[in-house]
Amino acid sequence: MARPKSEDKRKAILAAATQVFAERGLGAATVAISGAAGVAEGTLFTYFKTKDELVNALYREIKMELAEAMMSGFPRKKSVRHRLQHIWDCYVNWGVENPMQRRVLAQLEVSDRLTAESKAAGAAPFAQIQTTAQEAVEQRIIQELPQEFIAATMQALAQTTMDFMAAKRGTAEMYRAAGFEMLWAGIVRKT
Amino acid sequence: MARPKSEDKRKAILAAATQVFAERGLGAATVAISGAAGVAEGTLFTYFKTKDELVNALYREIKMELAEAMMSGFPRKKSVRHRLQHIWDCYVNWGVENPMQRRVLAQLEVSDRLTAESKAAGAAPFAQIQTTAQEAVEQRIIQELPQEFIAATMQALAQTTMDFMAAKRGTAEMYRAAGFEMLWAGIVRKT
Amino acid sequence: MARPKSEDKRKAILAAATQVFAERGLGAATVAISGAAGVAEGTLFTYFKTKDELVNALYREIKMELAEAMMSGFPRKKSVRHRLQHIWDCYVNWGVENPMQRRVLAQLEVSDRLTAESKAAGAAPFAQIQTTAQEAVEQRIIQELPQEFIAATMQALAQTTMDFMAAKRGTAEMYRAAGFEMLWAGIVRKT
Amino acid sequence: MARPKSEDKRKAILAAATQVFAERGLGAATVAISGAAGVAEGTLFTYFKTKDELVNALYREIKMELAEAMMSGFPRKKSVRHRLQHIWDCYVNWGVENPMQRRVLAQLEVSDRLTAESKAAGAAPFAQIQTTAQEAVEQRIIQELPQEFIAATMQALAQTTMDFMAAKRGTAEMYRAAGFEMLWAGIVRKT
DNA sequence: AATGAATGAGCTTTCATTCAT
DNA sequence: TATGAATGAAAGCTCATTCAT
Repeated sequence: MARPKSEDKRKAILAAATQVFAERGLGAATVAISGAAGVAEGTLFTYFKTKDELVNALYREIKMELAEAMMSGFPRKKSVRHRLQHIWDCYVNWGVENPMQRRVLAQLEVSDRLTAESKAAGAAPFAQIQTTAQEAVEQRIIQELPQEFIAATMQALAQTTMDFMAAKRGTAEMYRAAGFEMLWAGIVRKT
Repeated sequence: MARPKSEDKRKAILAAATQVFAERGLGAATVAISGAAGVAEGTLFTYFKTKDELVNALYREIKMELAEAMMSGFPRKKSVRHRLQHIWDCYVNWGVENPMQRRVLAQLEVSDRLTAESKAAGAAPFAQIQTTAQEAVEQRIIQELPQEFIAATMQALAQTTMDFMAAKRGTAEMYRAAGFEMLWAGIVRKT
Repeated sequence: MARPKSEDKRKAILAAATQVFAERGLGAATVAISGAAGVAEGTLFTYFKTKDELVNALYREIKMELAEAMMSGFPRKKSVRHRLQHIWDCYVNWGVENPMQRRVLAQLEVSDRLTAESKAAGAAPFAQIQTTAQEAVEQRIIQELPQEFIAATMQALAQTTMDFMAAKRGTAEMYRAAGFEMLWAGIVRKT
Repeated sequence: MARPKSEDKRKAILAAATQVFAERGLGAATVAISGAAGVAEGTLFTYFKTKDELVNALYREIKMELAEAMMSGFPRKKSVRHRLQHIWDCYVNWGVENPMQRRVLAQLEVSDRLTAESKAAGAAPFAQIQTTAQEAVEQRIIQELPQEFIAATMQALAQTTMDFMAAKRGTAEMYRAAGFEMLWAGIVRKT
């Protein structure tokens, strides 16, 4: 093989896309991305055949990173509340620490560029949350609501929490805790 | 003035924009909007100087409609819980009944096209919610959290609820109720 | 109507296309054509939605012109030989007088950009030649060969004749006559 | 030289070019050709410095093959008519048996990519036809027309004949004979 | 005010060619 | 020599906006 496709370059393009999309939206020009990545205009297209392919790859990439952040160090043996709190904290911290990724993810999720495959692939790694919720229901700890609804609820509250943590750095900790308390109160079975 | 600008045409353009943006995203061409509105390409620009202006006007328009839907018939005299439930039900019903507007709003909110003024103007009509929350805090009914945080939380939970109501028409009622219970449990003062 | 699409501009674009394609082949850039026509890049596309559409329109245009040149003053009442000679002379003169059109036509005919409709439309106006040939066969003047074959033969000989007339201006007349004699000798019934 | 350029590869590239150009026109990408030839993108350029060089080489190649096909077994001693018929049959058969080459040749001949040298080189091997014609003139068998004109005429008629032979396989023989009769009648001296 | 043709910057993508391996 | 990734100059086409009518 002449020069093998460089994993570094692929990463650089995805990183540049994250930055550029965060700044200018998904409508940003590919040339801005290749420029930010330090490669030629055409090179972007040797790594991603079309802009849509790049966009979908980026989505999966970010989702994977997020999943990793959420699942590492998962306290499998601890109580349901502990486990949920772990997920919550990791998620929320990731969002605050990766504001560009978070912004891009939000845009991707309401855009019409994601394929069904990408959406499925992006959702897959979050199975463990559902497992946790499932167990909690079985142990009659949380209310009998569809797991997906609980997961979606958590998502929504977490996003809101991140917004406030990012906006008010000084009291970030407070919001993280308050958000979780709201979630827990909302889903736990009342006596 | 020979012919005054027609309010009808303005409305038609905004309605067309809603539809077209819902179908194709904010990147849709202005000519698609003028076409759908039944006016000429150039006419769009006599009502809105630029596409950005149209976008911002649409945002305010949708927000106003939503506010109206939420505030009409507001039971000023009833209990905090009742008042909040009224807001919740109206909001959620509006979203389910106006899926295009909801979709466009979601895109607008993560786009980079909204001016600070638009955002402020869009938020203004929701003052009453904050008033309700404010009172509730003073009456020591709900927790001492920043009002905006509670409002944002409600927003987030309502969005999630709408998603599920729209997706599972048969059990829409259940989700509306469950969503509200979660919200209330989350914010009400314990003990 | 604001400004109606100008027939002049359409003509200018087709004329420019003829010139540019003659000089640089069908691969020439659309910007070269719009430039030569004195209109903006985008204007070309308001008159022809795609380059292929332009190419097909140009083909029909040239074929129409050619047909007109060949059919005007057709001596319907005269002998078969006279009528054929009229066709021959007109065709060959047109080719010599319109070298760019001729060159472009040659390229168009071997390109893969022409639609079946264009080919049919381009062939239609030449029906009279076939009628002439048909009659001649019925009168037992020319050999019993498929008319299309005779038409194609005439085409081929005429093209060759044009090449020589164009290359050797001084003896153009001689070639025109000699070419026709070859054609006539080739198709007339012997004995 | 470590590895000498392989004649096989050169041949493979030319064969692939013939096929690809026949299918997609001369505008086809070089990568399609290298792909079809089973070599790397860059390799094509070690055998042909530029695409134009490849195109010109292909032209000469096809012309050479054609000349070979026409000249092999040339009945030098037989009558002028016999010799001409030999040339005719060989030419026409070659065209029918090598449709891709014929199609590419037609495109090459109206393209603007051939250098003057290539055109000259392509014409050279056909000297024998001219010699035959020359002799025929001297023997007062055919008319006193410039040899090149006769050659060009034959070319043109042969092309037309090939078209019909290819299109109507069942009566190919008839067309081959009829075409030759037309040619002969056209050029032979009358009484 | 209304129209839609005109504009040209900007977009994504292709492609001949180069060059590191 | 062979490879195929890298390059960047086009290419065709779109589109927000302007402007003659």
